Amino acid sequence: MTRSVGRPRDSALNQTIADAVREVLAEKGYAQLTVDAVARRAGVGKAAIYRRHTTKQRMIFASVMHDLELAPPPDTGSLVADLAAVTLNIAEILAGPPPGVVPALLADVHTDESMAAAFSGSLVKAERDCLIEVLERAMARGELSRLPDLATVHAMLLGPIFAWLFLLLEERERIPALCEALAESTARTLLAGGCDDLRPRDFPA
Amino acid sequence: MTRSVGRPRDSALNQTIADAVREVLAEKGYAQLTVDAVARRAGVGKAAIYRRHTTKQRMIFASVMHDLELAPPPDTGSLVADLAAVTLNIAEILAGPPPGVVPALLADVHTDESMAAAFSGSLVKAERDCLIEVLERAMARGELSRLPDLATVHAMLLGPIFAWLFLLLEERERIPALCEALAESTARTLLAGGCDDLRPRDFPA
Amino acid sequence: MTRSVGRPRDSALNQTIADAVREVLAEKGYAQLTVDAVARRAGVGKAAIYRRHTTKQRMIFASVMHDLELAPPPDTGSLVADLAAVTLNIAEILAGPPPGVVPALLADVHTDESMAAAFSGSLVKAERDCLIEVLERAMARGELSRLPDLATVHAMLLGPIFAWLFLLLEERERIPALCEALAESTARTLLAGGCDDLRPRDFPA
Amino acid sequence: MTRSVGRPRDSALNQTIADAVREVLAEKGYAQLTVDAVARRAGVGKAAIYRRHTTKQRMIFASVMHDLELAPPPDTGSLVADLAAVTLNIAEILAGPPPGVVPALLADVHTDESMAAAFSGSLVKAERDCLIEVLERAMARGELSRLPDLATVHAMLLGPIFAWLFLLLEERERIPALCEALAESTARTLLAGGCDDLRPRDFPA
DNA sequence: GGCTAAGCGAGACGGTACGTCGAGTCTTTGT
DNA sequence: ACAAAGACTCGACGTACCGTCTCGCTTAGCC
Repeated sequence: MTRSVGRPRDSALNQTIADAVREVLAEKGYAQLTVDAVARRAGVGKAAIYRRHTTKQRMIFASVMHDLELAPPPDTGSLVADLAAVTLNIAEILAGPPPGVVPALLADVHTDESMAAAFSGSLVKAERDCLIEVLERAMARGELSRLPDLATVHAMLLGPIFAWLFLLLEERERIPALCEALAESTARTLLAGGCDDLRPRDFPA
Repeated sequence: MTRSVGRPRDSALNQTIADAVREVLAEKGYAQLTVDAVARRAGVGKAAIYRRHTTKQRMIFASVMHDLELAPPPDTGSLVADLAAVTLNIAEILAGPPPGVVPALLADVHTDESMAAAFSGSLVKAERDCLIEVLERAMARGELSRLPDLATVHAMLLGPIFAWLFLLLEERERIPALCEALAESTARTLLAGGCDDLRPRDFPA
Repeated sequence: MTRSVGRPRDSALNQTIADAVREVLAEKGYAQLTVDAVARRAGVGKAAIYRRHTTKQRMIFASVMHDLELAPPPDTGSLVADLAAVTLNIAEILAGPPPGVVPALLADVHTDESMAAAFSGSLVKAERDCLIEVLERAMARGELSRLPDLATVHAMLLGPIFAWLFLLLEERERIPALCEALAESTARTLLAGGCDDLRPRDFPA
Repeated sequence: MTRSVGRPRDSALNQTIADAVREVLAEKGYAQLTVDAVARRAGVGKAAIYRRHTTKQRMIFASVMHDLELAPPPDTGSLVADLAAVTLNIAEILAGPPPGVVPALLADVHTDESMAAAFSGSLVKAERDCLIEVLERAMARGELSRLPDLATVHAMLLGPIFAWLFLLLEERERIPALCEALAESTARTLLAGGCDDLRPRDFPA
């Protein structure tokens, strides 16, 4: 139980810091961001930052994630349109941060156990929940007869967007069309009964 | 034309250094890799490293990329099987390096212009060439009537694999089955005439 | 006037660092002294050192000079005895540091403008002040009728000691006798009215 | 016995290198002199340098010493004038090299055993030989009755010049006058029977 | 209304790695 | 075998950042 004595933390600083992080990120990029720069920009001591975030990486992670919200998928009445909406939503989140930030955060997630947990528990889970909602609607509607493997569907929608933005470095203007194409392709596969559970097999390395 | 005067660079060192990088990467991981450790391990001075690689990041990039080879896709006689083979190939490359290395390299690619160029020019291009080969075979065979948008197909195959491994952190054992599912889904879409060129549209951020 | 904001420099570190420098100097010698070794020995980060000293050379200079004190010359009642005391004092300072350190510092003084200034302003000036004191006493006593050229007297006392120790590499045990001989010789010259101001003349190079 | 097979060393290179050293020394100063710079300036490979000099320090030492010659003291007919001539000679040698070079060489002499030997054996010995010559002449002439302690006389003449130039940083134009003053003072002391052998005594540090 | 504990900005602290540079050695190709 | 050119190993340099700690100070909350 935390005693509530002494001066309480200035809760406005959380926002001030997060803003400063995003500003520095936008101006200098992830690699050039230093904690001192953030502190200077926020007009804050480093101690105030480290009181709130144990490492620089988590500070950035928290600041970027801060008000990412996956809007609840609107019921459009058809699986394919619902999927397109969810996919576009995901695309907007991925495309939001300044260039290079998303890949850098992903790298951090892979070095810090607990960031991985937070990542899986928040963003990934939120996306999956949206998918579940959409798929269950389709079952209620009778479009689908049973729930497909969620990870597979998730990968089929999220993956290509990520690849488009960060691996293939293709034009962002074609993202909306890509989302629709993905929704169509995925819906077709689902309606054809695809995306059953994937059987584990031997995979090297 | 550079005159060949003075002692030539010891070309064996390129390999020695690349090996040392991969060893340290495997033992310590990307974040703990230091240039000094690589030099020590390779039995090489730091100068020899910096004569070949201008930054630590490029050294790692070059060393990991060094002998990645995308085997030419075997002609299986059907589009879906060819696609599955190519996809599995890509999956093996992505799954090859020690944990955390691929995301970290991707982050670096996004901070260094010239690494981005090298990345697009080598790995991405090699993958795309495989795809072209496979798709042209399908056209020759009469399975396809025209060449679909390559970036879209590429994204639809590569993306989900990447997502599975590095975003969703799902089990590697199910990768082979995933590759097949992706091949099936993509082939179905292609055969249905999907994956036309994507029309650019307005996309925020 | 500097506002006193932020954590103040730990003034004990000045001494800690100076001690470490002198220890390393004594153990390894000037040429083998590294800043890392000093930092390690002092249990201090390199930054703390470079915050106080802009170069390794100045660090050593400051550390060796740190508490060199030229004792005020005792009034013995005679010029020759006073001079002998001052000269012995100087000899002790020159003979104090570990072998090789004094010549190395002298070399540094000649490559760094500001070290030269500090050198002239502290050690040289202190010696000269002692001389002035002694000579004025002699005038008060009536031994001397006017003040001789200080630089000349200084050179005639300090120079032979330096030469003995660092140019001729003669035995240190004969230094006390040398000091007395120098005092006698110099006093004799002064009492004979020597050491007037030296007239500038053409001198090559 | 050295076998005389293969191409003989280009003996002109010795001079070329020495010249290059002195040029670089004059332009950049001792601290900024690098072996590469000397090689570049001489139009010579580094190997050619290291074949002739085992270390950078000895290369500089040898190059600066190269054609220093202590002119044989002219017999002026009086001890004081002879001493003045010798002293001026020494002063010219000390004042010859570019600023900072003499102290730096002295520092090197104190780090390298064999440079110390060479230094004592050549320059110091040559000076002392001059002194002996001059003093023996004075004895032959009847000015002196016995030979004084050479080290002491040497120190009393050489030391103040060195101090003037490198410790007190006084004007070079007054050096000639200083030499005369030193000659007078020393001669007076010698004629008064001073500069007997100095008795060893306890000296701290 | 004072006491007290924790907050605050500022900036110094111990560490660790970076990328550079120089010394002295070795390896090419030519002569 | 020596020459020029330049790559090699080694190791120190001075810089930059991280995450922590210490100043002097402000600011709630509880007596």
